[in-house]
Amino acid sequence: MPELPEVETIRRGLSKFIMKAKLQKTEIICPKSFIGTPVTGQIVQIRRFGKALVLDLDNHYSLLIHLRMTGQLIYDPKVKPTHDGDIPRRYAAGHPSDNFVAKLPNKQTRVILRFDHGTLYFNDQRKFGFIKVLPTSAVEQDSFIQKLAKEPWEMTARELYDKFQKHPNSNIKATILDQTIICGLGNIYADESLFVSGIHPLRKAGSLTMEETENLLAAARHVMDESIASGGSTMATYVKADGTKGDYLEQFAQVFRRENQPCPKCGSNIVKIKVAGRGTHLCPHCQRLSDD
DNA sequence: CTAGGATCCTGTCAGC
DNA sequence: TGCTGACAGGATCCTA
Repeated sequence: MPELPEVETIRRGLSKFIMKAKLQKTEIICPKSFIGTPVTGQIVQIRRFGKALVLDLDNHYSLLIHLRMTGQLIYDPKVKPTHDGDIPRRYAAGHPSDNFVAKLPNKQTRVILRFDHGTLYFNDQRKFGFIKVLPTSAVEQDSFIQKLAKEPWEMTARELYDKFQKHPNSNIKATILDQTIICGLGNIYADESLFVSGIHPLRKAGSLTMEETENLLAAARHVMDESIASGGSTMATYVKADGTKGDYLEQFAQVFRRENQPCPKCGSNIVKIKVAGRGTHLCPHCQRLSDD
């Protein structure tokens, strides 16, 4: 479930907690969730590629982490702060659930990473996510990383337009969810970007004008900038690095999970349909399929 | 090659 | 109360 803004929020927060920490032991509870051979070493860098997180160790190996739909990372420091202050007891991020405050490990814990000063739990209800060990030099050659397109801020409208022309009959929502076309959008930000730019999710990608493409790209940058600035989305969902909750969905989302509520632009009822196999929210008045 | 649907898993919730 | 099907901030595999 984490999309780019959530993973970026996780990256920033986790950096504060485990930068320079020494990974000493890996406990694999669910073999499917851990690919490769466990390693030990000190964390020297935390990077993000689209929705994937990479922990670089000082031994020239890296942990590539993808949370997919329901992954969570929860860090428990060994030494709890004795006085209040800003430091939380526990840092939790990813798919929202009671695991953030529950006793760990629990039924959904798939991997436990033991550090010198704390423990990082990888929980994942649906087991779609994974942690993969690979040489740091091979990270960018990884099949998933290597195929990723540019992020919205690095891409020009012309580049995006040209990509749309290569998938002329695909609907625009499926197209912008494709990480090899534009990187970082997931179901929330796809719906929000299409709403902000006034484009119906079922429009054919090849039918968008250059101006519409410019608007869509600007909208994608805008909604994700806004979300990163507010610490990611929530809805009992994402918890920021410092333990406080992000509030994108409550404060900024205009259509996502707002079916049967009035459109903020025109007051029409927001509807929910299915596009590209995903629940899709739109305003049928502001996002037209045709000109009538 | 593209486009769309099935699939990987577990859990929850609406509707009988 | 049980059962059943739909659905879920993702990505890949299979089919036509």
